Order: sequence, then structure tokens, then C-alpha cells
Amino acid sequence: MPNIADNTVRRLSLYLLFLEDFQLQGATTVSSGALAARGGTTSAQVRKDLSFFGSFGKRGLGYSVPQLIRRLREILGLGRRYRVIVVGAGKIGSALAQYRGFNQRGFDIAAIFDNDPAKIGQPWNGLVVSDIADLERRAAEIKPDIAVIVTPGEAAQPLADRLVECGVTAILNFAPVPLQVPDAVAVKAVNLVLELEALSYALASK
Amino acid sequence: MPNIADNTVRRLSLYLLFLEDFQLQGATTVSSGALAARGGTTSAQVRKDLSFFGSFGKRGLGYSVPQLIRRLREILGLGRRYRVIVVGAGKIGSALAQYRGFNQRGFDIAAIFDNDPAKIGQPWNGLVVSDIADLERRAAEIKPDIAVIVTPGEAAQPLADRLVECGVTAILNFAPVPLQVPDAVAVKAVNLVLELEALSYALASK
DNA sequence: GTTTGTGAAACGATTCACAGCT
DNA sequence: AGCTGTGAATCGTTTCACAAAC
Repeated sequence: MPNIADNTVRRLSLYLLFLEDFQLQGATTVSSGALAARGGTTSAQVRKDLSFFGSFGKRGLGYSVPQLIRRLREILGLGRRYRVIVVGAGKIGSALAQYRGFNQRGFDIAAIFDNDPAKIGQPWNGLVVSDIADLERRAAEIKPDIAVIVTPGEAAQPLADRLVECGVTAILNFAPVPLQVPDAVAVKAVNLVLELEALSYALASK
Repeated sequence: MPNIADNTVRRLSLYLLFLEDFQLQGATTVSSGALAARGGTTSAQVRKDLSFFGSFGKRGLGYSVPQLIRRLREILGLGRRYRVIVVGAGKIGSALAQYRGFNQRGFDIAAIFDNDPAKIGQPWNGLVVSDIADLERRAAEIKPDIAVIVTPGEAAQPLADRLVECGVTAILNFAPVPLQVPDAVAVKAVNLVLELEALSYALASK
């Protein structure tokens, strides 16, 4: 498999989203053009993206909706459930836990950690907040697939180091600092400051 | 000014973040290499990014920290405050409102809207939840610079249309669907599903 | 000696365009 | 006729490499 660009994976996720919509509307077949129209891209882009993984369409016809859904789920690794631990018992983590899409799409929150004595032991969305000091021990039991970092910036890098040490190979980082991790660890960052400042730039530059 | 790529703007934001850190640590001057090391990029990239906007450095010396901070703030349009309205009185909006970085960096939440009668009129982070039916009237008073959409997917596009109609030209979209808006409107999307599925892909493909 | 600023080269992603299948 | 799959062409971004400034 060639290295697939980040943006390509992003678009595949979107195609899956659109396909589920098409399926709900009773469509059994869909063309690259129809998918492209939904996501603001082009039909050639859709076909190229899919072609990295095989030939799923029928010339003259398009793609079978249920079949393409199945293949995309396979490609994206969505055929299983993932154990997620959340580090930082703040608002964003809570929002995430209550977000339907999270559980619906196969991501189960297995534990939540904080270093604030006032929070440790308190109930949190059906779990109890664990002491961050117990991270290593709990992680050994849980064997998490993904860690979500939802802490202030200063705390993020040391925690990332500990998580990597625990064997975590996928991190979703909400802290407003880029994390330095080994190549084998996948990190996706959601940086609200960056998004806001990009909007600010857009407003300023016209 | 040439069209600046999205990623370039993102990096400029990061450089600003790093520079503020350097300043806190008492550094008065910084090299492109030092900035690059913090953000996982290269010194050439840093210099190229900055060169789109002028020549801020001194050869043999590097960049003056306070001066470059000032210039980046100008470039990014951070010399003013922005009026923000939030559409959807859910958890994510709340997290945003309480996020220090939000207010600290010049973004003031001026109003919050929802369509749920149980929420309308209730206090919300120092504001009162407004009826979405009043969006047009309130927007005319407030003249918001930025709108944050924090609603279920189905509601997002119609709301975006209304917001554009109200004259909003910058949207931060947390709903898990891409928005179709006129070219003159800047949209940044934060799609948690996409990030999670990208992690899933990363885990699946190795 | 150090580090910037910048054309030129290399690379990667997107778009084009069309042959080939249904 | 309609739509896919894909090599080739185009476009944009990143990296290289070095002359100029300190």
C-alpha cells in the first residue's frame, strides 16, 4: 500500500459519511460526480482517492452504495471497536464523551484521568475519574488503543511521553501545543486557537 | 499579497505561539532553526513562510522576538477583538466559552442561540440563551464577525445559509458536515469524526 | 562564522483527458 | 451513452543550496 496522504484519508471519511446519507435516502448506486458534489471536490478526485485501494465501481454505472460503504469501513479500520482513554477531566472531554458519534462509531471511553484531587474519584459520564498517578497501572490493564489529551498546554508533552511509554500508538491532542512523538505513533491535533486565528487572518486579509 | 496557503497560516499561528514562549523564557532573538525545532518543521520552511510577508530577520542573527510577535499579530489580524456568536447551546459551545484561550486571544462571545424552548432564556456562561428565531434581529444589532456552529449535522447547512444572509463572513463549523457557502465566506471545520477515523486508519494500516 | 532571503529543483497532490468497460 | 480507472500534464508546496548581510 502506498503512503496515503492525510487529506486523502479525510476525504475517504467524508465519502463514507455521504454514502450513509445516500443509503438512508434509498440510493443503491452513486457516481463519483454525486459524491464529489456533496463534499466540494471533483469526480476525478473521488475516483483517484478510491483507486489507491482498488477498483470498486462499474463503468457506466457508478458505485454500489452498500458495497462501497463496506469497503470504506474496512479501509478505515472501522470494523472493530477502539478502547479510548481520556486524560484531563475538563469540559472538552465531557463533550466528547456525550457526543453520540463517538460511541456510535466504535470508540469506547474506558477510563478518564486527572491530577486534581477534587476531581479524582468523582463520577464522570458513567465512569469514575482516575488519578493520573495510576496511568501506567491502569493502562496496563486497559490496553487502550487511543488516548485523548485534553489538558493545558504545559501538561501535554510529558503526558504524551508517558502515554507512548505505556504503548499507546494513537493520540488525539486538544492541547494547544504540537506533540513530539516517535514516528510509529499517530497524532491528530485539534487546535482551536489555530482555527480561530485562521479565521482572523481570513477576515484581516480582505 | 499572494494567496497564502491554509497550512502556511496555520504555521504562522504556531510560530506566534512559540515566540510567546520564547519571550516568556527571556529570549530576545530567535533563529528560524529554533522556531522550526519547536513545530516539527524545517528552518527553510519558517523562512519561506515569513518571506511571503516581508523580511523580518537579520542575517547572522535571527529574528527579534518582540518584533516578530508584533508582525505576526498584525499579519494574523490579532490586533483587534472579534464579536462571536455561538449557534447551539450544547457541551462543545460551553467548553469553548470557558476556554481561557478564547477570550484571551480576542474573541468575545456576544450571544448564544438555540431552538430548544427548555434552553431559551436560561443562563449560559454569563449570557442568556437566545431563541434562534431571533437570529436575524439580534445579528443586526450585534454585527458578529464570526459564527460558531455547534449543532447536529442536519441543522448546520440551513443555519449557515441564514448566517451568511446576516452578513457573517467567517464560520467555525463543529457540525460533522461540510458547509456550502459563497467564496467570500471563510469556513474552518473541526470534525471530530474525521480525526478519530484518521486515527483508526493509522491503527488499521500497520 | 552564522543565519537570512530567495531563486531553482524536487516532490507531491490535483486535474485533465481519454481508453475501456457496461 | 454513461461512468470508471488511470497515465500524463499541471499546479502548488516544500526542500535545496547559496549569495548577501551581519
